[in-house]
Amino acid sequence: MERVRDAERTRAEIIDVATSEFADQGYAGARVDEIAAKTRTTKRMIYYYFGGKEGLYLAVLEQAYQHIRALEQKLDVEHLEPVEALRKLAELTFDHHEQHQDFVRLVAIENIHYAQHLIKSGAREGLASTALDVLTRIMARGVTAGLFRDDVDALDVHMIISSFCIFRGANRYTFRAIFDRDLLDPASRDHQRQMIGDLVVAHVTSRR
Amino acid sequence: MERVRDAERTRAEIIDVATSEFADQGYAGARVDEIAAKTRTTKRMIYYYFGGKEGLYLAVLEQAYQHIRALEQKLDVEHLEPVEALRKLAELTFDHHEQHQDFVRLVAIENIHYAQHLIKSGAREGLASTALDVLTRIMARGVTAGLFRDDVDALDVHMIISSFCIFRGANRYTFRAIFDRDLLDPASRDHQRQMIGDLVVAHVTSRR
DNA sequence: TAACTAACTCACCAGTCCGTACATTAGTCG
DNA sequence: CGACTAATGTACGGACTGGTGAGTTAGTTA
Repeated sequence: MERVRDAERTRAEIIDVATSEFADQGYAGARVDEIAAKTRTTKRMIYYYFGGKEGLYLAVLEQAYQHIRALEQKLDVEHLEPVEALRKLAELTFDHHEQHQDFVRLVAIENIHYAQHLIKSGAREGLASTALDVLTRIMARGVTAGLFRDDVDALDVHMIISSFCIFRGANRYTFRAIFDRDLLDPASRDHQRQMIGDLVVAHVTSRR
Repeated sequence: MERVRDAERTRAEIIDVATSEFADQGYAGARVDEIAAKTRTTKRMIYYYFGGKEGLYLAVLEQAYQHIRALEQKLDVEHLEPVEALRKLAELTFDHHEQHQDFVRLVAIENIHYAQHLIKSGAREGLASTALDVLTRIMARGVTAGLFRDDVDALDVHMIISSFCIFRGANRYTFRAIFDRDLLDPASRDHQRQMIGDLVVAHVTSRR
């Protein structure tokens, strides 16, 4: 049955369009009128459902973070040995960030705004543990097996992976402008994917 | 002699104020009126000297890039052995980015805008060679001395260093919101500085 | 089917913001 | 000094932009 009026669908469509617009133009650069024009509904509905521009942006941010949290939660690497598990985790982040440029850009935008919306929204709750749990367990197993150094902080390893995977998307354009190399070029994808794995494995297994 | 009218000083003051404002608020978020109010001159002067908001932003960007290029050019590591030279280079980038958060934020903002201004401006000319020359020479020496792998791309190494050093500043706020750790906390500074050095050295010296 | 509410449309406003026309003054040079 | 030009200040316009008031229609329920 073709519902003419469908609150859920309307809401979802607004958020989807807004995600592209905010990711594309930034918070201040995005236009409420433009977002409305790209939906099948009107600007008034944005104010009806989200209260205003900021409320809409918050909803966009929450959905984006909720998505990555869901992905992380279903990663299962307990059956792999530590080195392979660590590599797998790095590659999951690599693949996710590559496929979700909207997310990468929203994170960059949110940082420009000092993460003030993320702090307000409560979207960040539970993110820390979800992201770090798997990593912490892998590293504990690696240390116990005598494969990994015992003085490496899991959060440091997370930062190494994140910085590399975020950078490819977030700094793609200035990098290309300066070095004439597209960091997201499919031709160098496998090479880079291998590299981030090598990098973290080398880091946690290195001898001092 | 106290010149009441001083074109150079006025110009420079406008650029300095604009640098903070653009870095702080982003391109769309920054306000021409606000920039003018924070200088000792008026908005009219911005249009007199820079033509408009975009021209001013371009000037800001060019000055920021010019600054880092100057720094890179005077780095001298030829007298150090390869491993130490590489570490030194990583630490130079680390220190520069840490001390120039305006630059790091401008790069992030420029990427949000697909580097369209950087491409237009010609500020990027010469940047590639300046940044890569030193690194390429270090790596060649390392390979010749049998210390480094011979299949590592200098640009890949540059990317590893950049991503790490940029991330600390550019993603500081979301990282803190989620993990409750300030990446620029002076207490963890030396540890992280050591880490990026270890990371690249391990990468170029690792055995396959 | 009549009453009710959620979902939606339309027209409009008030404030913001980039940009400019025009007037004026400081410094320079013959 | 007097004419000229670079530098600067004032006041304002007009388009844009986030937000809203008031009314309308679809679907639901008693």
